[in-house]
Amino acid sequence: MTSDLVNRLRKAGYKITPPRLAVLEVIQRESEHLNPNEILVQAQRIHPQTGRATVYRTLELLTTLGMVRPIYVGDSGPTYIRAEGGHHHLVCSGCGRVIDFDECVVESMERELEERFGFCIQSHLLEFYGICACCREASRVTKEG
Amino acid sequence: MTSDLVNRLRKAGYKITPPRLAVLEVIQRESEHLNPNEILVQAQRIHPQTGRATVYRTLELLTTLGMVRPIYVGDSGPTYIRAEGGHHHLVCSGCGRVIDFDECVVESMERELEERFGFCIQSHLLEFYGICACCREASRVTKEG
DNA sequence: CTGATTGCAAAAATTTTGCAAGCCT
DNA sequence: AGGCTTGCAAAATTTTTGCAATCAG
Repeated sequence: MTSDLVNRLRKAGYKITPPRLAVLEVIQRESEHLNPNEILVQAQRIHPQTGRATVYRTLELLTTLGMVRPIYVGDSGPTYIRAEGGHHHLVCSGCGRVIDFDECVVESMERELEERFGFCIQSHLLEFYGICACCREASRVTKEG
Repeated sequence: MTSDLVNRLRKAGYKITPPRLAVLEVIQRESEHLNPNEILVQAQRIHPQTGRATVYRTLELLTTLGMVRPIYVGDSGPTYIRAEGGHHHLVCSGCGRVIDFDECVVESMERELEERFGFCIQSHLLEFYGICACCREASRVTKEG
């Protein structure tokens, strides 16, 4: 729920403003990875006056607080995802397609890393890169067809 | 070895030019994650005439070929790493420090994902985000005096 | 009230592009 | 020789900044 993130913002001593709420809601409800411009456009549907600079400032704030984080997924430019829990992607280098999957064995590593490095781990990102079936098929056709 | 990447470039039908060699060498020898500007500067030490545009063009080419890939590690802006094998980072949300670690249990997941999604997996990135001991200490001091 | 936050527009930084010249193969 | 590749500088895009006005608490 968004209210969870809102509370974290509030507890950290930041004011809850319409543009911040809008950005939070957009990031919360979109499973897709949105870039700053897309976030701006969607945030403006919620709070029309939202300015581009505010989106950047909010994203930076949320990133600092560890609530979202930027990643690349094939295409160009940064994209933001929620930082909670884990994100598991299968990214095709050929077409840029991104498949999400759930199973993840890395939780088992967290405890050990925390002890070894004195970290308090909050989330993780696991991405595999390769070529999807379609692209492999396409390149075969191209080269051998 | 760099020659490995050079061969892949050549096999893919691209010409082996001084700027491309320079960029490859920089990426190959630096364990750090370099941004385009840093890559330019270092490449120019090897081949002084190297232009900025060529660095961008080369990075795009290498990314398309799956030889490098851009990632974010806390600070702002993209950074490039070799796409081979795995990359394992422990990233502090507080200070941005990045610790590399070797152990990784995800290889065991690759086979299953390949079968399930028809992917041919070439590399992976596993990152844990959290707060390092120093930053936890610092915030405790700050808040509790 | 008061200071954090905003939106705007300008400034800065980053990335892309057009094109003639140059270099791999 | 032929065409991919380059470097340059300009153009486009993305991100940051300054500042007066506004708003949350």
